[in-house]
Amino acid sequence: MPKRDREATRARLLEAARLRFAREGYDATSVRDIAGDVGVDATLIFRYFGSKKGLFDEVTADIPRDLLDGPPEELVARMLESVVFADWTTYGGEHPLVAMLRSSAHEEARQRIRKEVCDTYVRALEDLARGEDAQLRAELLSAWLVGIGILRSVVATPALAQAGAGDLAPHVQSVASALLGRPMSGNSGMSGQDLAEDDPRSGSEG
Amino acid sequence: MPKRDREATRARLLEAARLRFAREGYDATSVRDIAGDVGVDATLIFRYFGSKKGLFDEVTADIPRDLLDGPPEELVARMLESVVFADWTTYGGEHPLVAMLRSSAHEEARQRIRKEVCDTYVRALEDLARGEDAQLRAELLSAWLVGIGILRSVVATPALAQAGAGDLAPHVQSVASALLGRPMSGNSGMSGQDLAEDDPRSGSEG
Amino acid sequence: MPKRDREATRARLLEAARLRFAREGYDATSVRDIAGDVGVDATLIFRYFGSKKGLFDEVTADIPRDLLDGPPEELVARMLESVVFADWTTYGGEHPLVAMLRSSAHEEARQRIRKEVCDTYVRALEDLARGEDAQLRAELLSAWLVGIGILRSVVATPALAQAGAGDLAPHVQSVASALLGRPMSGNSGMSGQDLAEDDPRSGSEG
Amino acid sequence: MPKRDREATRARLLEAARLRFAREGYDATSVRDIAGDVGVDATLIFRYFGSKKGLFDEVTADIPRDLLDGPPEELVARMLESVVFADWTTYGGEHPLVAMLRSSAHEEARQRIRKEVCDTYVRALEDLARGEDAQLRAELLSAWLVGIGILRSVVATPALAQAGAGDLAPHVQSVASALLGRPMSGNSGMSGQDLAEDDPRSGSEG
DNA sequence: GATGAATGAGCTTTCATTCAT
DNA sequence: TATGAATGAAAGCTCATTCAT
Repeated sequence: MPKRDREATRARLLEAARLRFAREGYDATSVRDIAGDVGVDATLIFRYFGSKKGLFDEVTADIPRDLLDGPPEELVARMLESVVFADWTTYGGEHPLVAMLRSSAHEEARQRIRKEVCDTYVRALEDLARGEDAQLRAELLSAWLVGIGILRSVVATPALAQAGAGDLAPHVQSVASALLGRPMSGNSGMSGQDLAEDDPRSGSEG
Repeated sequence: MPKRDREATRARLLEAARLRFAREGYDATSVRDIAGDVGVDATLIFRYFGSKKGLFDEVTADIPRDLLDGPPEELVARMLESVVFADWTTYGGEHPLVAMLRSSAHEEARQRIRKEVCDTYVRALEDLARGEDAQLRAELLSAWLVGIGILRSVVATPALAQAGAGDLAPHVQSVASALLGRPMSGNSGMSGQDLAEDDPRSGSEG
Repeated sequence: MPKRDREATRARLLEAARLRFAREGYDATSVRDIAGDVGVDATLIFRYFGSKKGLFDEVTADIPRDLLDGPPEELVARMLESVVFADWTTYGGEHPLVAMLRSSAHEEARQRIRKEVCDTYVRALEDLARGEDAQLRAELLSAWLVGIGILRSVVATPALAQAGAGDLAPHVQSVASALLGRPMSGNSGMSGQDLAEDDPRSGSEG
Repeated sequence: MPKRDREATRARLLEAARLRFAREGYDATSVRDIAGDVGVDATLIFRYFGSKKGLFDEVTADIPRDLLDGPPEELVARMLESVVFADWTTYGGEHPLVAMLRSSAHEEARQRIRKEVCDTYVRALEDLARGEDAQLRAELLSAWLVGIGILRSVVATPALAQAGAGDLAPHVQSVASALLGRPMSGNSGMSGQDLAEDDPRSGSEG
């Protein structure tokens, strides 16, 4: 079992690194921690990824982005769900974007975040916006989603931390409609629990 | 400025620490870096602040907050200005709240941020909001301001990074009015540079 | 009150140093500890004693030695009392000789100990011993007294730690008589508490 | 002796630590000193022993004790030999017990010493002693042996430092017999150098 | 290729001590 | 003279990383 083991170990290292980097940030995470989580020697990290930074790069390169699948008028609803309700257990319970801010002292991480925000959020919203300063308004809406994610999980302000989809969706829809200049609707198929009011943070903590 | 001046040295250490912690985060900043910036021996940090954490605590304890001074209907405008236009040179060019997110791997820093956001932003906005879920809407608006600060300075999305007060104010006012359920006006005396369009990040790099 | 204050501070520093050096040894004692005990700035130690070692030297130079006062046949009894029953509170509850062993990594301390043992114990006993190898037997008896002090206070073996004067005196007398080749008697005036059986270590802790 | 040999390096670190701790005491010994003696990086000490204290614990845990092997009536003779004549080169030329007193500022070291003295010396002698206060007399005899070791190697009083086995044995035998209440004989096979008169401290200095 | 022993730079912190005022 | 600000060396320890086997 030589070949498959290598790939399996590599994958487990990535997984452990994803969690550690998300939860504790780049600096506070040591390669020994990651290797220890997997139960292998830290040297493997250098063999497989070259360096700690190489591992970080690989970890932050594969953020899942499937927001564009679905009806455009539900895009904002999908984004909101992604930011606050999706199951980011593998990222320590926070949206990868939010988690990555913890490592934003490093220019590399900043560039990742920038690329992610621009490519995934701003551009998609910009396509929907009408009028003069479409990009600015798309960015303002993106900023809101990011801010909601941060206040919800990092800062954990009381109302947002406990809010369910049904509490947030109306506000988000109306503001999004106003900013984009076109009506935005709720996500009718929101993981089958449209107006769920259970604790959205369940399962995010170890 | 005499050489052997305890208070002066203390103040310079605080200043240097503020900048380093903001720019690079807690972990990536060493006490030698800070002392080196000031040109004194690192030992003084322990004499004056007890420990690195003690210094961090002191640095993050004195975030200026004078948002409540002024007419209530201009509160949001003042907040916006504070987040994106105020001169945060001493914090590396970013709003302290945004900079502190860089150290949010540490629970202590998180608590500082939470306290700051809740005490300074949410509570003030909550007093203005009308209707049922006032706190939630206050938090949503706070989230937006924080998100704007982040996208502008950390992520540096193109449109926001270059936007001037005149570009942002209308959008912010209308959304804020909608969220709070009452009309919010712009800050008529915005530091005398109402429609400034210069690069808001200027002066942040040493 | 300039002159007297200086002398008073000097004396208090000596006293604090005596206690610290005895209890914790030279290395584990810092000049700041000593100065802190007295409540003055550590700089005074260097002004008054030149260096930490200078202070140590002065502290270890003035061990009280009044063993020679009294009848010769009670010399051993006086020595035993000095080693195990005398009130060495100012030395942390141990005989200075025993306490100083804690600093015996330093050649200087060793020389102090050597001088003290030879001058105060061996020489006095040697004058009493009869026969060929008088010095050796005097040293052997000195060794015993030192050993008793160590086992009693440092090692704290159960029986010795709780033994009173009445328990030890007979054994010491008979062995001393045998080793010295002449009868040695008990100390009739032993601080007026000849056969005391109270805890001899009382009052040694702060 | 291969270069990359964990066990060998570990053993050499232990050996160097034993010597340093014995000669200079715990506080005056730095982990860099020890590693330097061996010629390896100080990091290995933490890899192999966890901490400086962990190393100290391991060093002081394995004091050799084979005093009980042999005829009971020669026990005291074996103890004397152990304390003053045995080759303690690996402990800097002093009996481990005596050397450890140098670190007796630390409670841990004290407990080691206490355990060693009680388990190895007092208990064995107590089994031989007859009469009422057997333990006290056993401790008194132990104290003597310890005292002899100290005066001989630490204090280095002239007669004891130069004494050979033949000089000490008679005195020790007679006192031991008196204290224990039974005849104790000399060790007839004392490492084949019964009446050696060479300097017993030879070979102790590096 | 894989294992793990070894490295050296750097960390926070405490030390004895000096020097300016 | 006396106060205390300032210093530099060194402590124990952790880090990412390399190199020998």
